[in-house]
Amino acid sequence: MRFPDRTERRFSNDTLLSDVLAQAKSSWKESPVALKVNGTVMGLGQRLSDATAGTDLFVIDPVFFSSPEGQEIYRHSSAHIMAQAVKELFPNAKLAIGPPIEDGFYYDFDLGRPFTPEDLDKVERQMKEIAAAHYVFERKVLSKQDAIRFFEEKGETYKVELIRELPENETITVYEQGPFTDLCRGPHVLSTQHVLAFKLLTTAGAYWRGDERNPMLQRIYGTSFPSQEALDQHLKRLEEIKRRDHRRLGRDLDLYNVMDEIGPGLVIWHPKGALIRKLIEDFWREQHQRHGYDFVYSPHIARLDLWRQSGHLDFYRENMYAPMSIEGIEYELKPMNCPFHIMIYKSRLRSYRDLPIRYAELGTVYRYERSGVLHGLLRVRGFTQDDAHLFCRPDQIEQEILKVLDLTVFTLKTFGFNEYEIYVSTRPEKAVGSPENWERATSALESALKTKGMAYRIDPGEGVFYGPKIDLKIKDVLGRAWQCTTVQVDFNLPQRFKLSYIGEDGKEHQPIMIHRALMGSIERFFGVLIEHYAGAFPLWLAPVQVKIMPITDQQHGYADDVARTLIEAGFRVETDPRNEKIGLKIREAEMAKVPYMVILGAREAQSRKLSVRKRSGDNLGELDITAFVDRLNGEVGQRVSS
RNA sequence: GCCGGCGUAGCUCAGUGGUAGAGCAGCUGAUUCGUAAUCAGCAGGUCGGUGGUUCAAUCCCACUCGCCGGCUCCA
Repeated sequence: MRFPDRTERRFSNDTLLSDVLAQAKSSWKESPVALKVNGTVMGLGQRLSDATAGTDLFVIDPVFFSSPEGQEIYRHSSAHIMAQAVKELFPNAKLAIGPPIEDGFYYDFDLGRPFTPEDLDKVERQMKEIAAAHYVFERKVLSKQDAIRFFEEKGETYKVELIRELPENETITVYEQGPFTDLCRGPHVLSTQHVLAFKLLTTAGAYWRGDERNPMLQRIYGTSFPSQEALDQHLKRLEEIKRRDHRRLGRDLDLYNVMDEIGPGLVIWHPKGALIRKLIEDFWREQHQRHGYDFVYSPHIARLDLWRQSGHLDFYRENMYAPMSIEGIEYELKPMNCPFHIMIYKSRLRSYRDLPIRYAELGTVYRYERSGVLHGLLRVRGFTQDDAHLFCRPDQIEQEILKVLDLTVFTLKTFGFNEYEIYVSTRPEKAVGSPENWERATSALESALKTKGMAYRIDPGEGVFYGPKIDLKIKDVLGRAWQCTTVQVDFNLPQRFKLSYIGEDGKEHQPIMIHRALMGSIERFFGVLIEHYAGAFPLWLAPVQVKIMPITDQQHGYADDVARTLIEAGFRVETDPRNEKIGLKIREAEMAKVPYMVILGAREAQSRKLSVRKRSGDNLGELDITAFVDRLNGEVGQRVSS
């Protein structure tokens, strides 16, 4: 056995890994939750003999909670403890599945009734007893037949279903912890007492295997950490997420609203939100103009025939609203902008010299979303895409993708997003277009990403039926990922609409079409932005940039002068002339997250200076108005967050 | 859409089978004040909607609309 410090020792085959670990001289800060033996993660309760044979030398590496693998094991063991607790309290509950997830774990039970908050408390108390009982997680190997018989006897029908679907030659393992046994691949922590701090968070209904035709199970979500401090920290983060919720901030800051009277998933933008949107859109237009896009506009409805020709009626119907009849002709609210842009392309004969053609539109679309999935600004029924369609020759795909990536990165960076997860989705089973075309387009996407040095993952078979795509999820300050950017190659529409251009050879060729949205939808992007900035928008986006606060009405004249100067210099300024204490004015400006507060008392009026305070609480002291204007201009120019 | 929870003043929330309350916000007045809440008064609600049970419903029941947490799907 070779230890991480490269020392070697001999052990007999039946030695427990926990005993091996005890021999390892370590300077580790945390104790390992498991060990990697020749690269395979194993529980500390396993024996050396369980490790892959064929070698005499076993190289071990510790697996800590701080690694993704360590967390999975730890949370998985936590889920088992919860399952044991539930079975002890509710013997009739049937077990379904209980995996670790990001930040925690869940377990699904068939209980016949939902869990109540009181149930959760009880389960949590029971878990504490189980943890204190120090049950060792014991791994047992069973034959498929034995495993089925075992769980059938216990009435665990879901487990039986799972086992039946395992391949015949699969090694089936169960883990025993005291009186409780669960089907499980493992590995686990050594014993129940190694799960030190946990909390059950919420309950929810969940379908067996995520299929709505299956029975609805009761799911309990929980999380666990190796220390109370780490758990508390995580709970604090959950509070922070709540505090940043764009639905709360949207109301508090008076940015937007969704109202019953108007309809679910339909957003009204209040003046302050609308102003931010305008600034975002101004920026978007400026950048697209620079990058060679042509702006177009299209109507919100079109004849049903158009959607029939585009294939949306066949492939996208479930997201479309019912058609309306106008003078005997059926019209349909648009779920996408592409057919319109295509019709612009088709309006005249195109030459290879014209390509690429890039049509961009902030196009508002309407999609039917099931009522249960709507969520603030992040999931709505009417939204505006920062849409564009690129028509190019096959040999131009990669170069166009590169340009799109450049624009994407610049755009996202401008809004403070520097980290993303990138996915390339490949050909699904049901797809149009030849395998060669798919291959070529997919490799163009990958090659563009490689050129940019952007790390990506392949999402096999997750492409849209009409072509492969790049999806980009942005990570906000709390590390949460949001799907916004999408770049999709389309072989389908050019064919359906018989798009063509005249090539160098004088013959007709079919252009490739690329759909792309950088922010995705303005609504969603705005929602993400609100949470990202916690409502404290950087100066260039702040609806009110400067609040002027005279201390008494003696300074109103001077306050008006300052306001006029700042407004003329191009800033969004409000004055608070109320006969209120300065403390209240500051408090309200703080809560409105106004970046700069200018406090004007007798001193400033006398010296013709400004006393400037930032919303961070930093007091900048007395400034000349010109110095202040310079400062504001610099900050707006950099578009950074202050 | 499905499962569960919730819906009381603009917001946050309390409350009861006998017809409703607080804080903040709003309005009015007083206070002229130096870096996150001055004081007082006033006003504000067909208790989401419809129907039922009851002498009586905001409360109990049914249906319905919406919101929240999930499932699923996606910009």
